[in-house]
Amino acid sequence: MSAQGETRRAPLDRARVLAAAVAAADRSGLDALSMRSLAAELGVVPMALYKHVADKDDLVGGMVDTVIAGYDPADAVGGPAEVRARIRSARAGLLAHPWLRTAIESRTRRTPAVLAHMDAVAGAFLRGGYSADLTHHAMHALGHRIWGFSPEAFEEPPAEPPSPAEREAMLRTMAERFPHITAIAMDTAARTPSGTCEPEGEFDFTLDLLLDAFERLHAAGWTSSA
Amino acid sequence: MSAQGETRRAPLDRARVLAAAVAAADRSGLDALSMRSLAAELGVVPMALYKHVADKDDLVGGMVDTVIAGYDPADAVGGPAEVRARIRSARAGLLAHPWLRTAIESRTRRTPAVLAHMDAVAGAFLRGGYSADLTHHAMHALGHRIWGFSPEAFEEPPAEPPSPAEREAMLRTMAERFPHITAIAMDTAARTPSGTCEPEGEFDFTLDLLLDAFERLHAAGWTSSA
DNA sequence: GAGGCTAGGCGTACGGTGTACACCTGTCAA
DNA sequence: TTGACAGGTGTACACCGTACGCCTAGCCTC
Repeated sequence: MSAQGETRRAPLDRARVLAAAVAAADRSGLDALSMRSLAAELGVVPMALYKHVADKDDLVGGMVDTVIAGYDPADAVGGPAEVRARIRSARAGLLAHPWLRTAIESRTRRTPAVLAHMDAVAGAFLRGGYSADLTHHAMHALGHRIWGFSPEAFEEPPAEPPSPAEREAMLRTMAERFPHITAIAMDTAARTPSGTCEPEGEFDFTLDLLLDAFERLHAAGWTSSA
Repeated sequence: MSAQGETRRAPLDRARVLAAAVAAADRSGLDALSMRSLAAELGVVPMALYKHVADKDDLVGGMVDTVIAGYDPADAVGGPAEVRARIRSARAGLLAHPWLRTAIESRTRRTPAVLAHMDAVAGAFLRGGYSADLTHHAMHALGHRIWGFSPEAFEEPPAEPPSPAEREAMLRTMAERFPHITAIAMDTAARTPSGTCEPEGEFDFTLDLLLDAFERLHAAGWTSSA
């Protein structure tokens, strides 16, 4: 009564575990992802996961790896255009998986897909004729942006709007104690349609700014020894 | 027998708690900092901390705030020079407190010192004659670099060196599967004195690159609507 | 002085976490 | 037939953040 009784669950493997973890994190965030909850979701006891994953760190590393491995393979045209394409692909991944930023930030091991993405971006610069020296510096300058990051520290979660009176008071003290950022915020509020920051616009702006700067250095025959 | 017997510990206050937490994190890292360990260090029961701190998140937020509040007050000369000075001060803080990067990345509330630092950097741009529009974009482009960050995801911890044979094998497979980053690594190894990346050099390079780019936009009368 | 308020510290307890370790069971190769 | 072994189980441990109630010393007011 083994093969026919209750339909026997196909045995787990690493890929299934990682896929389930990604799905769970997509639904409820990385904090809510525990070995126990993941195991429950897979209809398995927590310790069973450890047959497929060394520990939780390995699990998260694997999740990051699988997502990154799914990035679009861009045409190897070389130069800024290819870099842009690859980075935009990374950014799409980041937007699709809100937990990915935190997960990447905590990574310390370079898994194959991570190395592959870095290699692809570096390759784009090199194929575009950039020197190894300049490419190296460009990669550092792009920094986390090669993973599609935009800076999100100190982003306040959406709060329920305060009463008009409170809002007025807060605005006044802000203007008094932090006049410059208040001025900037007022400026954007007045000038842009949405009235707030537009992350995608800012991301593209910065990416273009950097790629332009690289192009200029490349054209000038820049070397780091200068 | 109250005032004279055993020397009565001065009552805790928020500042003392935060200072002790910063010291503990400096010594043993943020992961090792638990309410229990911190309480023990202060000679107090864990729950006593909650009279001075709302919860652990508030504790970490307070730690970040106190460190940032200690940044050098730069001369308000305005322009890129002041921006550079303020960012270098932030970077010094980051180098002095290894846990600070992680702590900042996880913050979601803008405490006063955080707002003050952001305001100071924005003020430097504005005093330098930059428009609110450009300043806003520049702040976004600097991103986490205004906190002195350099990108550190996927930085491998120092491992004990592998045997020459292993090293040889690893290097070959790296060169085969990830030729571009391998080429870059070899190039740096050959060209630089240390043979590895120099974080401070890279940080300064990028900062200068960005500040230069901003100056160019400023000189050209850039606006975001263009 | 007497009474009460309150800030600060204590003790206990709960539900959660990651994971070490020993065990069982089905499958397949020798 | 027998053994190894991959995969799943169950129990247990140490640790975490923190809710809740209590106790005590100092101070303010009457």
